Amino acid sequence: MSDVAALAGVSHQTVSRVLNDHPSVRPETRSRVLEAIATLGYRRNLAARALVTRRTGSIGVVTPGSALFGPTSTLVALEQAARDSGRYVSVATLRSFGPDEVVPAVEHFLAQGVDGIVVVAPRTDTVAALGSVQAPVPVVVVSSAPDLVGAGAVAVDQEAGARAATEHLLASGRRTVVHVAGPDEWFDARDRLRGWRAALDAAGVPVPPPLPAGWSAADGDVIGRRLVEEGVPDAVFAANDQLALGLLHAFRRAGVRVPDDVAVVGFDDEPGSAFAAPPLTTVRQGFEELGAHAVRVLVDALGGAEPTRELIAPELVVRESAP
Amino acid sequence: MSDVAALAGVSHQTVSRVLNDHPSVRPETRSRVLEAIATLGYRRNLAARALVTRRTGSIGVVTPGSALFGPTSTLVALEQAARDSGRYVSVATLRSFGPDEVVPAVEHFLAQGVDGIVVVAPRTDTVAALGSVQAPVPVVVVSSAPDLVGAGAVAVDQEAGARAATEHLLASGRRTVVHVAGPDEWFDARDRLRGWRAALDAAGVPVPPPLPAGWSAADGDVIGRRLVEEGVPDAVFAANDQLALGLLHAFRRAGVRVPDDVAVVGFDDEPGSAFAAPPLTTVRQGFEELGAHAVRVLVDALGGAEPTRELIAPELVVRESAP
DNA sequence: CCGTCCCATGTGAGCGCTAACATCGAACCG
DNA sequence: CGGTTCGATGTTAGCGCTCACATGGGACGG
Repeated sequence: MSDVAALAGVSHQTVSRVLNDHPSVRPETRSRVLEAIATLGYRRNLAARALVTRRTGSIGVVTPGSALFGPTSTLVALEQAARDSGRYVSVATLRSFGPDEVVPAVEHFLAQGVDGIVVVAPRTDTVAALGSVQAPVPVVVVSSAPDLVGAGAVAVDQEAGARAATEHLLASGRRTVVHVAGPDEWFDARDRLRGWRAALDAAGVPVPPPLPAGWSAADGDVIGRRLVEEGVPDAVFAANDQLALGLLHAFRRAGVRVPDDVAVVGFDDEPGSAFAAPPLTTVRQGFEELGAHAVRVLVDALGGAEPTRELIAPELVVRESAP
Repeated sequence: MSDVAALAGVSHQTVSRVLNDHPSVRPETRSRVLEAIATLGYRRNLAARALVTRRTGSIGVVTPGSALFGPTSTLVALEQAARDSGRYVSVATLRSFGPDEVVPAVEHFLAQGVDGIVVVAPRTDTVAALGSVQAPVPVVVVSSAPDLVGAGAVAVDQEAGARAATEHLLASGRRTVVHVAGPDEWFDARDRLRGWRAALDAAGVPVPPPLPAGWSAADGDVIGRRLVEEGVPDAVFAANDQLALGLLHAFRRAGVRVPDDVAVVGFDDEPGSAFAAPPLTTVRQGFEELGAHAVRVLVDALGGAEPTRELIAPELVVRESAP
């Protein structure tokens, strides 16, 4: 920086002012400094800047380390929203979900001096781990955890989505709806299950036992085969599109017609779902909106606002698998 | 840090030594310092550390800002590989691919003092943009760009994958193979096209004109309808799984049987592809390996080694759509 | 015409850390 | 038993930047 100052014939402080868009620099001086910067290929040292300003202009994101559609979509959306607010993103992905991975990741971000932290915590244990960290910066959790203390929270309203899906199936004349549930440690899975149950209850329909599964199409296939053996129900609401794809596969194999014999609804609206056989009725989550909200809550908290909780409404997308 | 030193009754330098695992600290002193750190909840300031060491222990990743399967899988793999090497990752996603987005992103990372940069550059224009930045740290490009100067490069051998797919179709008795090509600005699309052509040439089979498309299932559907109208070929090799799903959809609609009337092969092996109708023969790319290689090349370059180029072999996964 | 204000710029200090060197005492060796 | 070595610790300086304050000169008002 002093090199730039010398070349431009000003003090280092004036260079700093140019870099930070301080108003009281003569235009002529400013352009002289900018020229010197370009000539020397100077790049400011953000570490030194962070040291004195105590702000890095970056936010830390902790997210599950799988290539699952939901988390990765959220990550991309978060990054874009953060950059729209002039911030960069540091990422830590998790192989496990407990404190042993979450805590060090958060600690690192705090040591790094991030302005705030977003934790994509789809599982209960991740949120539990979060309780043991004392963070001097705002923390926003992307998750519908019911018991977050002092942290902001943003989530898609999984329960509403599941309710809409179930109601749609009932409204189209199906007598009952079987639910293929995601892993119980995932909030999303629990909430979808709850929404499904609520819709059945509200309609006065008996609630069949939910069928527990993972998130994969292979799991859906296994459940589908079992259903074929034990008797295919009127309608199935799968906790995500992958499970639904597995179900469709098993039904197709067995000659069970969708939607004639059984209607199938998924959750996520993955890219390929519109072209499944048959095209899948599903629930679309607004990941972009989710990321934008999370960053906005974080930035507001940075500005002194109380961290809030926000719920985003998902959207039912009706296709042939459940018209 | 001085608070910790005072509480432990040592100098700040001893605290620093404990933090950096310096050998010559008495175990008793070390534990006293660690206790003081725990008591005070002290976290070291990495900005200050970076200022003097001139290393941040982080690497910058520039990657396309879409939720496409390939780039996001690569991103996750990169992050995990980086963390296995003790580094954290900063991310910048790109909405466009030209210099106007790439250059500022790289400049930011350099200002931030990253130890190295990985650019996931699936498109030609991104690599071109890279030429205009002078980086004082190692840069690794994840891309099969033919003309990278001074940068390391890591890629999956798209051409070999495409060749394997095409050869498989020919070996199963198909007379020719039509290619639904990805966008021409993408290296992957070009390389897959080249591999397809090479396989046909090698077999002495006439090369039908490739059918240009995007990457989406909707595009595949459109092309599929056109093929149905104009005459369905023996076999189709689609540039990715989404396109293949669209093709399957169009064929199914038209009563064209897969694989009896036409065999279909995709590329990527996305999670749902094994449960498509029919299950999709495709080419699996090793994204984890890709990420691990990229980080290894970067770390080697950090250690003074010449940046190298590495090519990863993909794997043909045979399923029912092209047995 | 002088005091006041404000705009443009400069000066000095210090953010929290590590590298380099200084110091001190104990162990070791001939 | 003195010199040497080395392990354990302390002292000092400075990384590159911004903040707070100082300075100086023109515009403006009475």
